[in-house]
Amino acid sequence: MDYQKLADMLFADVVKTPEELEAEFPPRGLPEGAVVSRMAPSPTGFVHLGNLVQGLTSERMTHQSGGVLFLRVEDTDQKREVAGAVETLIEALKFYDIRFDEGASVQGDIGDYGPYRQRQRRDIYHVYAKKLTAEGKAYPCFCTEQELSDIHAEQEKNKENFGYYGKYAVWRDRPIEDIERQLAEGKPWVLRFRSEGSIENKVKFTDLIKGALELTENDIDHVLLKSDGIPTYHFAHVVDDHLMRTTHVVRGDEWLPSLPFHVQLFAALGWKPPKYLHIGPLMKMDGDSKRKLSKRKDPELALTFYEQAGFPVRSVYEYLLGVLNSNFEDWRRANPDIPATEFKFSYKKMNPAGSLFDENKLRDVSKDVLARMTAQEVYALESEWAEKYNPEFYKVFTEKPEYSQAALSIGRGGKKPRKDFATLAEIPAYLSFFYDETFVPEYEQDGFDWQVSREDAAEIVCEWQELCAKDGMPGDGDAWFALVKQMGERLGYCPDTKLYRSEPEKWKGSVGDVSMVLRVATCGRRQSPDLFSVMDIMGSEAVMKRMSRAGEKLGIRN
RNA sequence: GGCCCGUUGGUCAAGCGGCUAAGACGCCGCCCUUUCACGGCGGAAACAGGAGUUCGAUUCUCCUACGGGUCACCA
Repeated sequence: MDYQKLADMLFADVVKTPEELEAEFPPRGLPEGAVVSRMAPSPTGFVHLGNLVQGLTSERMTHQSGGVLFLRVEDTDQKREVAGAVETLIEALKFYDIRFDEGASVQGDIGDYGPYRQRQRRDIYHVYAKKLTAEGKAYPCFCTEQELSDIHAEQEKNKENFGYYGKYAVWRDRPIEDIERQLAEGKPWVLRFRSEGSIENKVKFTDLIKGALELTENDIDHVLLKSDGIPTYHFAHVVDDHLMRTTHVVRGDEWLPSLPFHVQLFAALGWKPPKYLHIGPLMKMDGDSKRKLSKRKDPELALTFYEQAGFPVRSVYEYLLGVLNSNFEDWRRANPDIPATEFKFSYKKMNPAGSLFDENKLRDVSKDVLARMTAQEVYALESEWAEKYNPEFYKVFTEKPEYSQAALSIGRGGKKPRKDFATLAEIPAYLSFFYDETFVPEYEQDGFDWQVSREDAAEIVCEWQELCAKDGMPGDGDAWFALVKQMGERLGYCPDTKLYRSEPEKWKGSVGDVSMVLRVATCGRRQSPDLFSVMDIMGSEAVMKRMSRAGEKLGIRN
């Protein structure tokens, strides 16, 4: 067989040579140890947690080592492509703070190793397809879909391994005349790899996460180029990651079975394969068993799910970082205030098994993240979120920014900040009493428990109104609380909780009861952050209005 | 079915031949406290099973079970 002739026949339009491409995309000349990696998603319009896990790992490894992170769009499957998906993808990744040094972007490609969209790299793949063909390492196959499924059926019947190999590889050694005839008739063809492997042999391989691996050699003549001339993932991966000088490939471990083929392809092209990190899948609990998160069934796999649920980017980021490197949690506790990027990420800490996605943990991490932010930061995030998902709240929340920020600042800062909410979606309810528009007093519901009798509650409200009307409300917390105690004592409430507990029969109640009545009257509910701060921020006029409203409900007429 | 990966408390996980087998989330109890949230202290809770190797196995080997993945002109 004259392979060179076959190559010229199949790839008449190829003009470049492998040598020229090598020169065009030379080694990057980065310092020793610098990692070059990439995210290589396919534009299906669905960005998920798996993408992010992989992206985060690549991002940390590259940027921590002074290397390069690039984005390559794997758009080789025209059938599955969704319009605008590339933009969606890029936006989502940007939203999650994955910054690329080069690659595809909304404005077009950036960088010297492009194009970064595989469909545009067709000519490059063909150079190597031609080379492989000329060397007898690849050949055209004219099997129809029907023929292939017949082969599969027969293999199933005979309990043989599936695939195009051995006697089933019917075009592997056809005379060139047969090929010419098919070509002349305009029959569609694919280019297949001529595998010299055998399932009798094992290949040893070291994965950076999984460790030492012993895999069975590949004996299948896999498709390199599809009938439309576009490469399959396998071929594109090998060519691109070589030419783009990728040093580390991070991907899901569903790729492990095709690793022997990839290694084989690198060898066939005379290239050194990159290092691989195969990440275990993210799982979820389904009844009693774990299973991989599925795009179809699990909305929580989509990144948009977390955005909508109001989890800040940093929460998802830190949660994931903790899953990938469990020592991150300890580090974070020791360093509560420095950016997560200062943490020293190591692939060595990554678990070879899959992880169960733990929403409880995410919430916990998120509470911490939110508690460490300044009121201004939370305000900004909340505005952004509410504008999109809770327009009504957005309106009142942003009407008086300083007011809302003051409300958010209660109990913030210091060693033990409050942790009142895990998501931005919980803030409207948490702050509802700060705005008349969203204030819904629980005491207006039947059977509400004021903790004291309604008469006593009325008395407290009344008294407080009079006091404040006369002297105004105290301007600092201690004075305020002293006043509450003093007033309570006059009404028969013990100013000291401990004392009250030791001899409860001597008092009507304790200062806690007095505060509770004022709290309910002001906030409409029994839980609130520090009451003085709330009143102080709301202002005495607003507080007096709340007192009147509660008073009315309690049967006071003024 | 073939091939491959995995298996430490409910969950996430340290561990890498000798430990009373960390820590975190969740749960329970106590303390702090004008409510709640926070915080502090304490508790219940694990090496899938069986053979080896070894003076000694959570750690190494094999088998079994279970879970997961993969066997496309999808990635």
